[in-house]
Amino acid sequence: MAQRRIRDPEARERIVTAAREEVGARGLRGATVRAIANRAGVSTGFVMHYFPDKPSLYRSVLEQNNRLADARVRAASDDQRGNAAISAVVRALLPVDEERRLEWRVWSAFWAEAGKPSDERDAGDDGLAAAFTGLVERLRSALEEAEADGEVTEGIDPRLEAERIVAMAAGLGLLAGVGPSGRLSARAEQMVDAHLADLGRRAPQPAT
Amino acid sequence: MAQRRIRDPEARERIVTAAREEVGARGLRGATVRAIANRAGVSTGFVMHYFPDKPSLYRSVLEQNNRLADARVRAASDDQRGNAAISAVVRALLPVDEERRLEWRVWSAFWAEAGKPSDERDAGDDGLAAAFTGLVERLRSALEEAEADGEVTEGIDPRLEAERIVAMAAGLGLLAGVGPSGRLSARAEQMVDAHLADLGRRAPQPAT
DNA sequence: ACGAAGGCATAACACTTGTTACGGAACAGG
DNA sequence: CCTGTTCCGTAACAAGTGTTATGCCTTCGT
Repeated sequence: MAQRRIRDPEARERIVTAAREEVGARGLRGATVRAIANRAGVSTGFVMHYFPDKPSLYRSVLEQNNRLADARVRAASDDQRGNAAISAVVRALLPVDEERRLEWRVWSAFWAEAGKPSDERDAGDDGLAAAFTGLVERLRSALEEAEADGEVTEGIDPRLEAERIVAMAAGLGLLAGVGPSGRLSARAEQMVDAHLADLGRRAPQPAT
Repeated sequence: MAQRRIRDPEARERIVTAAREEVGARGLRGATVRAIANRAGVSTGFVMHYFPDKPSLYRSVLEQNNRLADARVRAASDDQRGNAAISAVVRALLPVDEERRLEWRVWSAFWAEAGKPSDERDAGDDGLAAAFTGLVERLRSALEEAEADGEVTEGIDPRLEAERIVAMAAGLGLLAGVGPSGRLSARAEQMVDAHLADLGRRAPQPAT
């Protein structure tokens, strides 16, 4: 048997959570097995019984990160369409609370090591790409709905605008936390408002 | 004497460059002293003769990163004003070539470890904050010029729009490199064009 | 030409890393 | 109560880390 059957999946998830918090707090470099085990309140042996090795644990961390973000985005936007869906998606990503800042910190930590020389590619790279292209796709379809509903001008490039919105959110995720703590977080919503307003203003609307 | 006087400042800079490339390629975790020395073509002892310890080397890496980016931004925008200056600044930051992608990767690597528990704050945190607030200030003053010149509407919040532009650039820096390599890079310029066009479209300009 | 000194590579150091091996505790069935 | 199995904490391991120390080799001054 390649891997021992897991007895307590809940404990496994607690370990992944502790590891994710540690990665967010101290980066991949500080997220040592002992630190993770300590944060989870277990022993290092316990951790190694649930994960064959450390890269595998990291993979689970990235998966949990993607899963949590996706769940929040889905919950906020699943029953919306068009501009309302776009707004809901973006707001679900903004680094306005600790959980969302953590998610961006984790993504950034993995991104900082992604794109290594191709002979030592980590599986983390693909996880990142999946998360972001998923977001782009969701926004692109919402933009097409908005276009069909006449909420934005017909001339836009949905994919381009979707990527632009994701970039905006990612940038806010990056910048929140530098400088006086959380100063930018408060303005994040205003920036998104401005961005979405611009989207509506794109059309050379006849001046009523 | 706290520190030996430096004999060859040029060699010192070569070490910092090698360290910066290593951080960008493999992250802070992979940027070991031996790997850095190897990339620079020197011995580990050589490195330790020029830097008292590793955090000090990291500080120099971040400083070089900030300095290179700032120099490029300055060269591109110093003799411009208003919208032209804004466009020049943003274009100087876009991850459209290897050097600029490297800069964003380095910033992200440090950012992933910044904001640690306050009792173990690295000096890297302040370096990041300085770089980004510097960019925001530059863009803010350019926006005020643009406002005075009537290039944008008077109703805008210069600081907010400046931070929004920096966030956009940072997001592009983050997203470039995930997925099929460089796919997003090609679209970065289009996104910036769209963003800047929106800024100009903000005013209810009298239709000539 | 000779001595002194400084700059640098080599190799060792103590420590931390991920991982593994071992032994005992907890619990089940008889 | 005993026995066998499962599960996990402890301690050990080899490899890799940042850092330090030793000694050679160049280089300069006289």
